[in-house]
Order: sequence, then C-alpha cells, then structure tokens
Amino acid sequence: MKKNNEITNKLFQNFKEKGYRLTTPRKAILLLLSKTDDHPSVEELYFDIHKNYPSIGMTTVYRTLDLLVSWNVVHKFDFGEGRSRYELIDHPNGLGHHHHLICCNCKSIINYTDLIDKEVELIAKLEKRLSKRYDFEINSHVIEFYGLCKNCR
Amino acid sequence: MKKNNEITNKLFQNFKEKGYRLTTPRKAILLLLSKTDDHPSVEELYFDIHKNYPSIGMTTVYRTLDLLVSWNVVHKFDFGEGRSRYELIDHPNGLGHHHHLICCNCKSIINYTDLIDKEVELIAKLEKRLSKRYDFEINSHVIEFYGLCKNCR
DNA sequence: TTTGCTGCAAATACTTTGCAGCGTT
DNA sequence: AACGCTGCAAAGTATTTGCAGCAAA
Repeated sequence: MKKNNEITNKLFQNFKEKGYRLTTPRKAILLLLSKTDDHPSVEELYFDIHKNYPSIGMTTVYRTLDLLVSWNVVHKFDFGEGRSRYELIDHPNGLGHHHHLICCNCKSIINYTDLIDKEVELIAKLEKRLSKRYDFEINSHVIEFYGLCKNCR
Repeated sequence: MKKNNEITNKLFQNFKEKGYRLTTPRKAILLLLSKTDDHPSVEELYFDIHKNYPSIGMTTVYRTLDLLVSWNVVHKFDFGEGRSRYELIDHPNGLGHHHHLICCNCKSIINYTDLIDKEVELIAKLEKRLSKRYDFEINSHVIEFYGLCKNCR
C-alpha cells in the first residue's frame, strides 16, 4: 500500500511539527478518511474503526478529529443534519480539492471537482485580495451550492 | 418604515404560495433578521424577540426558522460553534449578497461583499454548468474562507 | 369552524468533560 | 519515568417532540 505510506509519512511530519504523537486511533482515522471520497460522520467513523480496533471509543474519535481539524489536516463540515462530517483537506487519492452541491431536501451531497483553470485562478486572486484587505491568513476555502437534487425536484 | 412593508409584502406572498400563515412570531423574526447584517443564533433571536413579545417561546423560534429555511427565505449556517446561525437570503437592507471569512481559532466572522463583476459572472456560469451537469436546481451558494484573523495569528 | 400554529415541559441527540489508567517516547 | 493520550461514564448543550390550547382565515 504505497498510498498508506505516503499518508503516514505526511501526517507523521505534521505530528512531529506540532509535538503530537502518531497513535493507533489517529492512524486508523486518517487511513479511513484517505480511503473514501465521502464525508463520514463521527458515528460512521467510529463504527468502521470499531471493526478493526474494538477498543477505540467514540470519545477518542471526537477528540482525534478535533485535533486533526485544529492542525488543518481535516475539515469539519456541517450540512445541516445536526451532526458534523469530516474530510481530509489534502486528499491523497488524486481526488484533490473539491466542493459540494447540497440538497436542501434530502441532504444528499454531490462532490464536484470541475473547477476550470479560470475559476481556480480567480479564487486564488480573491484569496490574496481578501487576505491583504482584512489581514487574515487564509488556510482553506469552501464553495457550496444549495438547492434540490434530481430526485427531490 | 417602507422597508418593513417591502419585506412583509414579499414574505406574505411566499407564505400564501406555500399555504402558511403570517403570524406574529414570523413577522418578528423576519424583521429582526432584516435589521441586522449579523448572523444571529436561535438564542440571540429569542432574547431579542422576547423584549417585544414576551410570550414567544424558544420552540417557536426554532420551528419558525426551520420553516423559513425550508422555504429558502433564510439560510442556516454552522460556523463550527456547536450552534446554528441564521441569515436572510435576500437581504433587503442593500447589504445584498455576501460571504464569510471565518477564524478557526476565535470563530469570529468577517462579512465581505467585494466580489467583483468577473467573479459574480464566473459563479453564475459555474452554477449554470453544475446545474445542467448534475440535474440539480441551485437556489443559493456559499463561499467561505477559513483561517486565522488578525488577532489570532 | 377548521386548520394548523404555539407554548410548555419532557425527551432526544450530539458532543464534551472528569478522572484514573495506560502506552509512547 | 514522564508526558499526555485513552476509555468509560456522567454531564452539558442544542434541538426536537407530545399534547393541549389558541389564533387566523
């Protein structure tokens, strides 16, 4: 599993830099997140992890995710379901950066990656402009479109 | 108060179309939301409303907001504080459409309105493209930048 | 009069915290 | 050995629901 090693190495460095340790629950969560293009909730992550590591509790999943979010490794989303969902910021699966179409009715989420060059460039410019104007260090961005999906119209 | 009448008229139509009634709590919430460029939480709305209408309870605020959200009159945000925040989608105060810079540390929010023409145009194109591609009816969009504000860097 | 919105209180769901124990470094 | 992560159970907080009463059309 070349990819797993890549992830491990990358995150291992993050951890070292921040002074945190690479523990079993963290490895498990990061590997799970790196294997999906979905946005798992805490509960979903917990159940999956539990299959392989029955001793890891829900609390640890919460705490680990909080840390990963604070390190800018993971982004925490709220799509209005009353629970949070999580996603790797730098996804290693070639999925890369993507955004969301969110159905207001059934809460289904479509990932889209088709931001053309012009758009990417424009977002970069906007980021630079806002950053300077508001003296704000921008780490990540989110573009979401809300509406009704095919089935709910 | 011309503006209040405009809002009332506009929403009154929405209500009629949807078959819902224009009640005191709804008027109160809509007027409050139309008077601020902030993103009040349920609790904040409740306290404000309570000053003028002591009989309106928190439950009603929740329920009313849910309805307004489902009618696409109000957008529900979650900035990661563990509570939701609300904002009129078509703000009548000339504030117009805006987006957010969100500080990951102190959770402060900066509104920015300076999307230049090129950007607006581009978002419109993107919307059209996505809409067609995914057979998705887009009603609103959100562009958020996450990072560290002036004070938290 | 009828429909369906309101309010209170209780219930629910998600998330956080206290504290003792354990694993890494 | 020391530091600080981990798990369980309990606590906390935001949000939802049941049900009787009431208001608007």
